[in-house]
Amino acid sequence: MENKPVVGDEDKAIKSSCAGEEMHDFIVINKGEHERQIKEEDDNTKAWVKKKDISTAIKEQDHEIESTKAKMGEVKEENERLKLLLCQIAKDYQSLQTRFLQKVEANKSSTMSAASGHEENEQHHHLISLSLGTCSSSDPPKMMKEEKMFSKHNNGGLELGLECKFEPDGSTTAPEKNNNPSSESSLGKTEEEVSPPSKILKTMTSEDEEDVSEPMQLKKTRVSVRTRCDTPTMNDGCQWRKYGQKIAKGNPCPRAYYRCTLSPTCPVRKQVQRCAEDMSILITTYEGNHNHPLPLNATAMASTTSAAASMLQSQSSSSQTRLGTSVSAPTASMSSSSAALNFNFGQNSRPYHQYNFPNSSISTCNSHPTITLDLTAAPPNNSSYFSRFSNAPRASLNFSSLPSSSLEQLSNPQASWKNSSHLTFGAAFPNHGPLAYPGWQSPYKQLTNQSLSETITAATKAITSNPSFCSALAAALTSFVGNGDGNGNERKWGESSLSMKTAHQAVENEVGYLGRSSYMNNHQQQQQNQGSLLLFPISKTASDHPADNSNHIK
DNA sequence: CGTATTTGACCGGCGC
DNA sequence: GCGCCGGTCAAATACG
Repeated sequence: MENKPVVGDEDKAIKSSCAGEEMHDFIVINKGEHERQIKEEDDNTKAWVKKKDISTAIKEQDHEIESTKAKMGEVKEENERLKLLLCQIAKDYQSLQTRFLQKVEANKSSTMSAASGHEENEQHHHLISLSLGTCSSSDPPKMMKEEKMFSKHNNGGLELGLECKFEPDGSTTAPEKNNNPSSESSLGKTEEEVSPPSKILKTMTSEDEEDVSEPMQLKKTRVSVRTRCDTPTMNDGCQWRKYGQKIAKGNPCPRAYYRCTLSPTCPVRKQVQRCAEDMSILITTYEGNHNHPLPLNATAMASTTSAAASMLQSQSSSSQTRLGTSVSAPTASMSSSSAALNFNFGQNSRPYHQYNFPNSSISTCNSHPTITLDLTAAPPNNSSYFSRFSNAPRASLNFSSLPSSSLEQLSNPQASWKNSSHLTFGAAFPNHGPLAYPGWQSPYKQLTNQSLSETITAATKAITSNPSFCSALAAALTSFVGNGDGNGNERKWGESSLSMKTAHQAVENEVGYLGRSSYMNNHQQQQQNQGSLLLFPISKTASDHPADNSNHIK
């Protein structure tokens, strides 16, 4: 202590003050000096303590920086892993695409050789026959264009890719399936093949042209989503037109029937019904696949449901052949909120994968294979549900919600169950600017939004972990990257002709950004949604919010 | 007046 | 064959 000498002076002054009265003034002076010195001492002490605090704080900050650096390193490693996995997926996709194209080429050449001498006419005929039931136009260039479009669609589209890859014997789908303009390929005979002409005429309405060629199984596959929602219907980004309402047996709440109106030929239907046990739960059942570009804000749900349906398809088809795939599915569907699905994949050159859908189930009753995603509650034990993902590819196209900045969201998916505060289905694209709608308040805020967001994220993650999901990824990315301005003015699927390279690049960007984003400041994410994309809409169309069903009981 | 919704009728599948 | 039920159609109605 450097102020010790001052204390010594102080003692001297006090002693001298006892010597005599004439020293009184001096004592007074020394008293003032004494107080000043005490004050100085106090200040010095304070300064010293302050210095010590600062040094301690600096040390703590150093420590934080160190840990932050360590975390950054982990994130980088995670990103690298994700990139590698995506590369692998892309390679798988490319090889399948190549094989598919080779088959198409082989079929074409065989057709051409069989039709020698009438090459051009036969080709036109061939093309026309491909489009039977699709378009009445006989304009050859148009037909060729259409086939090209369909071909591109099939290559880069959502559903066909899924089906092709799911073939358990490793082969791609039969060539005739590729002729099907519908993206939904066949698992067996097409309906045209098995139906008498009269039935074709009857069923092949302008609306259902694509449905007709679908296999019955796929046509009837449904994805049921249970959510807590106060609004009459869940806003999933699509435009729906109500075409019917019924009281279903066993539920006093009416069931409303909607069809997608984004395209007049879209076969997608959805049913909306309140849960009998818990009126706050809305059960939305989707059936079919969209045959048109989707608005950005509709992509997440559509991709999730489509992938879930395709997954269900693949499970049923694969399990039939008993090739390393099994489904453990509770039979109860709607009410089995506590059930979970376990999907085991042992195919497509990947190690054995077991996926677990929390609060989900498969039901095959009523000839409608239905996969139910229960988004009404988080799983009771988060870690237990996702521990099974340890084998799963972590390249999550998880339309992931990123407002939670927790690093764990990447390295530890189950953390996302806990952290997110609102639904975003945020997919991040750094090069696309602020595509999000910062001012938009998600209607899902009314739900137990954590569970909805995170459950879909988790479900999507599980789905995307399936190697076949690459095509769905491509489709989703196409809609993000190449399909217009996000206001519904997208290009057509076929026209966008997703280049795998582009998709791959986009995926790389996304994954890289996911990694970075997860490390970003939480506030940046939530307030600005910087570089992220909210996949649910601001706009509330009338069809998105039809009148309350309960008021229109038949 | 155009579009969306409502609602009774109708149809097909299924079980008895 | 009949009735039940889920699903769809389409005319009537409501709405902006």
